[in-house]
Amino acid sequence: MISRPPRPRERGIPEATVARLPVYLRALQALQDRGTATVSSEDLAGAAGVNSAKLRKDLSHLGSYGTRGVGYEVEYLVYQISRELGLTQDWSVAIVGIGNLGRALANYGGFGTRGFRIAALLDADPEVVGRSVASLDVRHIDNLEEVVRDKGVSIGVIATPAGSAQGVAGRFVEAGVTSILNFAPVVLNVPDGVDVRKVDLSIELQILAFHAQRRADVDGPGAERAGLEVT
Amino acid sequence: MISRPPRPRERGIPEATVARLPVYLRALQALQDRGTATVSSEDLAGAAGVNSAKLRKDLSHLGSYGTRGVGYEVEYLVYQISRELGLTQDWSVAIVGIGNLGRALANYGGFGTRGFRIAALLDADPEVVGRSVASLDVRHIDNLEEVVRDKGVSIGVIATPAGSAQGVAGRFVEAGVTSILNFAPVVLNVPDGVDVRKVDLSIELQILAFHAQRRADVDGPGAERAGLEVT
DNA sequence: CCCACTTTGTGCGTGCTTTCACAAGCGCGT
DNA sequence: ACGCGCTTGTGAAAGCACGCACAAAGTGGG
Repeated sequence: MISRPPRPRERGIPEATVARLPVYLRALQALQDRGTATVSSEDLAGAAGVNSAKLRKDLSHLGSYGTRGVGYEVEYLVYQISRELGLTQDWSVAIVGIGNLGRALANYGGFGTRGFRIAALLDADPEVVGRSVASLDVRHIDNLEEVVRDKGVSIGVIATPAGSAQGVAGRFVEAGVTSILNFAPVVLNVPDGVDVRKVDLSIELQILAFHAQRRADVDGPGAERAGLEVT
Repeated sequence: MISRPPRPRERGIPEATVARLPVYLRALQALQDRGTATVSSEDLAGAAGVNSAKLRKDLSHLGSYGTRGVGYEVEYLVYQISRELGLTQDWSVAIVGIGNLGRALANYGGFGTRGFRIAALLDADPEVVGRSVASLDVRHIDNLEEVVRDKGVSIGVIATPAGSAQGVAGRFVEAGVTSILNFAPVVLNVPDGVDVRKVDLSIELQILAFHAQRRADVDGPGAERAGLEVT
């Protein structure tokens, strides 16, 4: 049992790479819309805003889908990345908290690539329940478990106030949802095996403020415009 | 060839640490509201969802603000982190693109910590211009340069459709804004010295889908839980 | 068929991040 | 004053990530 099959297809794709694949995918789809058939790593890297060596190494984790001397076939690569990301199947998404943000998310029609379908909108406020948002009726949060079961929800989006987020997360988990996208500004506590990703506006702003302050400090008072790389 | 002077030794807080400081700050403020005076690295790390050694190393970059055998004084640490992040001064923010998302951002009142003030809302749609959102009149995008100058805007938030984002970014940069938070699903092209951070819903969803798919694969085909599946 | 040219895939050095493990420091009880 | 228990701050090691630079592999022209 020493012989290795020609293509082991290891599942060990680095996290940093996974985070960039969606960016590549978007760039590729833009090329596809423009009718481009093949693209070099150099050009694609430019469109995605990364170093070309990094892009090639990222893609090499999926397999050898390029042709030396030519580049990558756009359509084929779109398919391979989509498949790797799991976008060839349909993911059913439920959004809890139909405030300003929840509405924005519900109306964010083009979910990047297809692959995601908003199955339900839930809220606790009687004022909001029953209203129609993005062609869906907002249902009461009490129906969460039922909705998850009946609609086969596999991804839960939390857009509630901070105080309600942990409770909603717990109910999602209890109902069997193992992927959660959290917009509430709290650290969610979930059992192992549940994947939580956080999106937090105020954190991003604070990071921007830090860099802005550092620029101001370093450049010295008075020097407004200057070249200092920050990423 | 660019010579590399050994400069960044002075204020060299690692990027990874900066990204976590806002999380610590929020946890500390929660403790403060609950009247807690001091906290150990173990407890604070728990509240922030990180390893305690990492937390201590992160804080050590700011200075020695803890007391061995006791922990950290909450109030003092809140101040130190706030100062480091630049939240002790006021940052003036302009939001461009008052669609669903822009409205959500404008109404997101408690900007984490104080430190940020929404100075203006801008949009290109005559239908939206003139309306009042979050106690501010939406102004036409043509006034961008004037608004940046008069209100001292230092952070620009882009919540427009993808097609308009690059143009808005260019105008922000031209007007002297060097910090941009981009919600549009495109890679922005900006000169050196301008700091762009991106928040992208569909990318986060795709990363979740990847992990969910991998879990399903590993658990074995057929071990899929009830519901869904469009094979 | 061969050669010049293009572009991929990757070995390797470098630097950043995380984690462990423990000495040093501080408060408290005796 | 002294020692004990607790907690910080930090060397050192291990693990990742990035980007250079180049061999390998393919294309096309003569």
